Amino acid sequence: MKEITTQQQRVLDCIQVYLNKTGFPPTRADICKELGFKSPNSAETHLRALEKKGFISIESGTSRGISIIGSSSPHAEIQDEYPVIGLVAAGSPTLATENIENKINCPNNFFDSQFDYFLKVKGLSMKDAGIMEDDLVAVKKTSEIKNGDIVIARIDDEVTIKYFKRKSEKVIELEAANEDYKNIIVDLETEDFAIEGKSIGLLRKN
Amino acid sequence: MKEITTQQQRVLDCIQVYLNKTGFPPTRADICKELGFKSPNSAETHLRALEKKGFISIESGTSRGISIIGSSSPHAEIQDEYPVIGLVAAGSPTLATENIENKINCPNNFFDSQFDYFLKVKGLSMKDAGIMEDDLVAVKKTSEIKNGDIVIARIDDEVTIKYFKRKSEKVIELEAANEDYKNIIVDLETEDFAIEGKSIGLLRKN
DNA sequence: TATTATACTGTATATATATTCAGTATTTAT
DNA sequence: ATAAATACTGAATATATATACAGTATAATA
Repeated sequence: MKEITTQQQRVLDCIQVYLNKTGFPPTRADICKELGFKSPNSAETHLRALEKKGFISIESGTSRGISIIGSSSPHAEIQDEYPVIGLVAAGSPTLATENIENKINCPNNFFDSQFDYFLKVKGLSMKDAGIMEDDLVAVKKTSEIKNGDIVIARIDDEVTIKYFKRKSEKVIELEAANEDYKNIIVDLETEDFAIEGKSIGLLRKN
Repeated sequence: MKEITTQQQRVLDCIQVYLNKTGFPPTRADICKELGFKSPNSAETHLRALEKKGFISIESGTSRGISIIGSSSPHAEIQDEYPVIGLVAAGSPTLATENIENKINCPNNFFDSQFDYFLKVKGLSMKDAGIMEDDLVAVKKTSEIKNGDIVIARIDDEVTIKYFKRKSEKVIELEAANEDYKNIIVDLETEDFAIEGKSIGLLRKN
């Protein structure tokens, strides 16, 4: 990709803006109108320069046959809305109300794995794992869990985020990443336990 | 949005496929060719029906003036490519080579503030701030820094990420968030010091 | 010094394209 | 039972559009 001149950049931006606004590329005349050129050939020569430099491709003999190379329009990643769900109380695990605080747009291949929602973390029980208060943990709903995974687990009505450690067939330990917090031992025979999902990524806004 | 017939759905799909493939909408003739119609009026009537039902909009008198309503193309959040820049060595600060490890697509309003690149963190000097090895810190190039901001600072050729603390007119302390790391005192009169930017967010993939 | 790239205006034109009109036929509402 | 919507063919046409040609001028390159 060679260097671009300021005027060529203006033309390129104009195409992108036009595309965003209308959904289809501009004609030579449209570009002239937008940038104040008085001859369609002004647009034409800039387009040819942009094509030569590899910024756009022009389909010959085709009206509006301009496409921006490397643009997000074709081959675009699919962008999805992911809900942000709040973990209500701090420290010791509490109920995860399924009330959606808000939504975040993000490409669906953003993390290395697909996920289902963001969990807004309360408390510092996973501090040593780099998960701080108000961090958004990308949660994938799954029951495929390995030892050492960071899981979102539910015991009765309380939801918590912890390291997963299988102690035996019927006993699971939920390990905090903070000395100040106690680990939780879960007896699968006597307690109502479920894995809500596991952490596959993290997002922090500040 | 009214119900759509199978043929109308085929036309709608055809438009979307054509858009994905070429970057611009099809003509009536293109649709005919794709779906086997022998008259451009076949495409025309289907387009009018789709317009009436609200699936597309047609710009009158405009070649290829078709846009799919509710599609991700217009009104979509602008998605940009952000480079990932590696902080080379661990622990004590080292040179931030401007070699781009890869690029990440993400909406440009993803974090609360605009930013310029992702910095891939090496070492654990900001561990207590929840910044772990290989985390991607969203960096905004700016010199507007307040005490307590997490900054990317350069001293001579070494780049580091630390808390910013102004000690006096000519002295700045760069504070690590890890007991095992020493703070750095910078004398602005004798040292070559610059703020590369500040952290406005964080992304972790695992 | 000549050449190439950039940056325009202005005119002209072949053709790409939307769009109307005239039909035919089937299915779905009223 | 009549109208309206669907689903087409086929032809005609005004115009939207790409694109070539003829100039002018400046800056960068060889």
